[in-house]
Amino acid sequence: MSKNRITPRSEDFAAWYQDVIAQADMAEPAEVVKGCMVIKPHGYAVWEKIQAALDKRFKATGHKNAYFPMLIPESFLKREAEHVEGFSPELAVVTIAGGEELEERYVLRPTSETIIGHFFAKWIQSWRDLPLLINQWANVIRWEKRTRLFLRTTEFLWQEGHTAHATEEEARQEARRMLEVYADVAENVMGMPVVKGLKTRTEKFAGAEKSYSIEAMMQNGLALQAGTSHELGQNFGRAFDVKFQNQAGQLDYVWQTSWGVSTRLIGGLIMTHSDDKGLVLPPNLTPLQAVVIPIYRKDTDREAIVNRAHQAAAALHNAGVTVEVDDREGFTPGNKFFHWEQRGIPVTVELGPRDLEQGVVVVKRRDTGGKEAVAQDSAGGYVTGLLERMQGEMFARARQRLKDNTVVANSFEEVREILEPVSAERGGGKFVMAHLKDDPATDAKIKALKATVRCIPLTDEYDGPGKCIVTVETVPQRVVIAKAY
RNA sequence: CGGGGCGUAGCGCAGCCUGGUAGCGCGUCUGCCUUGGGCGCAGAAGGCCGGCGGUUCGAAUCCGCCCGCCCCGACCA
Repeated sequence: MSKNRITPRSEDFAAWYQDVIAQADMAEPAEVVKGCMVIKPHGYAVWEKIQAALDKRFKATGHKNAYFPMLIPESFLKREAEHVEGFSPELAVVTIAGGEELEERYVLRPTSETIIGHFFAKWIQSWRDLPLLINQWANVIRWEKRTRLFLRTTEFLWQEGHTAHATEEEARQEARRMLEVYADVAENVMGMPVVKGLKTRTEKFAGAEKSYSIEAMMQNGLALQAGTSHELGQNFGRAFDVKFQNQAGQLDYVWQTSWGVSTRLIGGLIMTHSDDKGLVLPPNLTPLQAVVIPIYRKDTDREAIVNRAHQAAAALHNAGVTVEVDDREGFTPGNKFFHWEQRGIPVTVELGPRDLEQGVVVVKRRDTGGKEAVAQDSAGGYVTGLLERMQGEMFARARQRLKDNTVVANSFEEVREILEPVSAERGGGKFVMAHLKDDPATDAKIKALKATVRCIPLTDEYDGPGKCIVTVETVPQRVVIAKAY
C-alpha cells in the first residue's frame, strides 16, 4: 500500500522516526557501506539551511573557514593521552595506499584537534597572532557500534570550530559564546528549545578541561545532545607545542577551544516538530516555505488557473516568501497535498475555480492543519505573518513539552522510578532534576539506570544547593538526568 | 560485539515449514475518463528470490559461511 506508510508515534516511536525520514525523502541507509547514509536532496537542503544559519553567526563572531586533511597521522592522536583513549575504539585506519603498506598509518579524522594543533604550532608565534579563530566544515568518521539515520552514523557532516587564545579567561568566554550561538540557532531558527549546561567530568570531551552542551528533548522525552563546546585548556597546546610569546616576552602555551554541531541536528529537528503525517519544518529552516497548488477541473480552466497560481506565487515571493508552484501535470491535487505534507513544507496555498471566482486563495498551515480563505490581494502579507506566527508557536509548543516533562526528584529511588520504564520506542522520557555530585562514581550509579547526567545547567532555575542523592554531600545545584540518544 | 527479526519487480509484501514453470498490492508505461485530500476502467512492461558454497535429477524453498538493514543490549556527536 502506498497509503499511510508512517507508523504512528504512539505505536512505535523509533519506527515512526524511520518512516518520516523515508516518506519525506530526506535520507536512506547507504546499504553497501556499513552505518553510513545517503543524504537525499530534501535532507541536504535542510542541512544547507542549518549551515547557512550557523556560518553567518560564526563569521559575525570573527571566525574564518578553513580546511584540513581528513587523513591524520596515527601518532598525532596518541600525543594527548586522554584524547587517544577516548577515540581509539572508534577509529578507522588507512594502512595501505598506492598499493603499499604505509610506514605510518593514517586515521580517518574522527575530529581534528590534533592535526589542527600541529598547524596552529606553525602559525602562532606571538600574542599578536592571537586569538586565532578557525572553523571547518567537514565530514568525520567514527566507527560506532550502532547507527541511526542522522542521529549516529559512521560518517557524518559537521562543523568544528578550533580557536587559540592568549588567556584562559578569553578561551572560556569563547567556548561560552559559541554555546550561545548554538542555542540561538537551535531555538530561534530550528524552534528546538535547549538546556545549556556543563558536562560532568565523566561525560566531557576526551582531552578537554570542560565541556558545555545544549541538550534538547525529543517528543518521546529522550534527551539529545545537540551541540558541544569545549575548553581545551593548554592540553593540546602542550601536546602539539603551540607556544607564543606574550607581551611580557615570556613563552606560554595557548589556551584552546573546540566546538561542533553535526547532521544530528536534523534528527533533533525531526523528533521535535514532526507528526504522524510526516515531517514538519519550521518556517525559518525550511528550504521551501510555501507551495501553490493549482486545482482545475477541465483543461479549459487549466491555463487560467495555472497563470493565476504563478501570479499568486510571485506576490508571495515579493513579500519575501520562498515559494514554488506545483504545476506538475498528471498528478491530482490530493496527490500533491500529500506530497508536500510528508515533506514538511509549512504552508500550502490552494487555488481552484471556486477561489478564482471569489478572489481568494485557501492557505493551509502544516503544523496545525488549519485552513483559511484569504483575499488574493492580501495573500503575501497574510502568509508572511502566518509563517512568523508558526515559527513562534512551534517553538512555544516544544518549550511547553520540555517544561511539562521536566520533573524534580529528591532521591535516587525517585529517579529510578521515573526513568526505569522509559524507552526510545515507548517514550515517556523525562528530564529529572536532582542534586548530584559531579563525580565518576555518581555518574556510574546513574548509568546503571541506563540514564546519564545530561548536564549541569548554566542557569539554575531550581532551589540552589542541596544534598546529593547518592553521596549526601551538599552540592551547588540540581543537574539534568535523562535517558538519551 | 552478544540476543532477536529481516533481505523475493522501483516501493510494500506473500510463497519457504512440506524442493518441481516466481506471485499480489502500490508505483511505472499506453489509451480512455478525471482533477477541492493518495480517482476509475482496460491493456503492457518490469526478477542474478542479498552473495558465495554445499545437498539434490532439480533450490527462492533444505544446510553452511559471508554481507547488509532494523529492533533490543554493551560503547558513543
